[in-house]
Amino acid sequence: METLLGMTTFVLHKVGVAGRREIAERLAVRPGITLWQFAALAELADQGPAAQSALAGGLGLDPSDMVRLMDELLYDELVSRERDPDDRRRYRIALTPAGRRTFTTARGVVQKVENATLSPLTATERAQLLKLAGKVHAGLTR
Amino acid sequence: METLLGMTTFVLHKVGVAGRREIAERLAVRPGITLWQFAALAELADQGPAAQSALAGGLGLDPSDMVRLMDELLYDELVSRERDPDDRRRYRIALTPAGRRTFTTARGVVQKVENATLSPLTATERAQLLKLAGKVHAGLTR
DNA sequence: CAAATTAGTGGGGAAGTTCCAACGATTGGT
DNA sequence: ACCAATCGTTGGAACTTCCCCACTAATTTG
Repeated sequence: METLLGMTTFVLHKVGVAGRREIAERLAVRPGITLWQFAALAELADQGPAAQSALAGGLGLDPSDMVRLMDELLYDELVSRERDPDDRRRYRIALTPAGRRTFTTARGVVQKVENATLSPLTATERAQLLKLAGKVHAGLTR
Repeated sequence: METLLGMTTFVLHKVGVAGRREIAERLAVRPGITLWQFAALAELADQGPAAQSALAGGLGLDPSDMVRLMDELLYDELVSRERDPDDRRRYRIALTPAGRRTFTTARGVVQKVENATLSPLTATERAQLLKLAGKVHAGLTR
């Protein structure tokens, strides 16, 4: 594995996938949501109510997939959906109280898993890793 | 994205997937191989000839999938396949000269892409990132 | 020798992700 | 009033990942 382990992208991908998987499994158990549902709730918690297309754009999700994601969240009553009075093509998606609670729970679960997976690192190193990965991520969009 | 960008796993996964994707596209063009083919060639280049099961184990690939991967590499004559005299159940998979050349080319392509994706980082930071990600990766297997 | 184990094969399938093409409803520009 | 663009929606194709079962050949174990 020397060659592969010397390639940053390979290691990053492996760690990322493993972490994502672990988190997805935990989230499925505890608040009973998927990763995409969590991501959508997080965006709504950050930005407040938004249109579906805005959420899809922010998350890099196809609009058609966002529809199905919203269907799920609506069914579980984690978000509410109203027509935007200013532009009746758009929806105004907002967190319900239950959605906010679910998000808070989920965020705790994610943090817990992350603490576990990052346990080989000191607090300083964790901050470093996030900072470096963040820099690379920022460079991606261009 | 504040919440999501504050989660190391999320950023790592995003960067990893983007990098992997980019690399896969380039490898498909230039030496004309897939990521899994590259990984197998890399393992063979590192370790020398090996049995399929050993390769499958090392790469975390299902044995039955490894068969199909070997079929491809054999068809392109990048590896050779002989029965192991010591245990005739096993194959002895080895790089052909063409396989070695292809691997060298591919490794160059990967390095080039990585230099591009890691361009926001200084050399020191790149080393840091690889080291930290490596630590986390080492902790995963347990 | 008989039984259990291991290496490779072939087949297949479930689940998830990504992407696209087409459509109705609504809006903004001209 | 008309045309182009946008938002949400439906349906589905293509692809990857991961995994399981049954089977042969060869080896090791009891």
